[in-house]
Amino acid sequence: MVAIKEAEILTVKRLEETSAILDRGFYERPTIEVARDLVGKILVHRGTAGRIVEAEAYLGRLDRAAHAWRGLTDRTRVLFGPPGHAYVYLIYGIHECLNFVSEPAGVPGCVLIRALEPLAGIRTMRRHRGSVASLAALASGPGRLTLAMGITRRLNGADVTRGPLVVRRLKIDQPWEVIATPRIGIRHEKDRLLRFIAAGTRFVSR
DNA sequence: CAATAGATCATCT
DNA sequence: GATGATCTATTGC
Repeated sequence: MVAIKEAEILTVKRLEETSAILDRGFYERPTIEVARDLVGKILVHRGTAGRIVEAEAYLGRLDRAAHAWRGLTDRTRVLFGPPGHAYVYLIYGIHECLNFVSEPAGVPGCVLIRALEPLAGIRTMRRHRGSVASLAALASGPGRLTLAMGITRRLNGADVTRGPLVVRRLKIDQPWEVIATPRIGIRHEKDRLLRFIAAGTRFVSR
């Protein structure tokens, strides 16, 4: 675990020297594997960065909780496209949620990013949140992390194997202990263990 | 602490 | 016209 003082001085530039962008092959796999393996990876966008500590798998046609369950519509089009792209949508009229498209083109899986441990650009994140949020609360929630990092629907469909929004793997990649739990805030398929969280961090959502 | 109300709009019925 | 992969503030114990 990175100490808070150390995290404050960590810059995106330094992160980029010590990590590599995940390639399309990472995303072109079964959604459950992609979700589990995203835990511990680093999300980077315009001067801000955070470690993914919570992610949920949405299994398309096989999953009633997934947007793509009903099939191809205007909204779900990017889910049916190639992997390694962002799917960003508005929920409850207020919050933007970030997902990454998984599975080969034509198979509509995706992974919802639910919480981050802020690593760099923390001042910028606080400014975006405009509040007195603690570090633990700064990006712990799907709506919180998109607001903190300036991620909006403009990025819907963007290729995340090349900037401005990318996911990176540290060259010295520590193994993360990952726990599977039921997903949060859904009506259908409540019991499936499709939420993956990093063990022992205080940065997961409530 | 826990429970709940209210905000607010794209998408789908 | 209803709903939702949420968050915050507020109320009440």
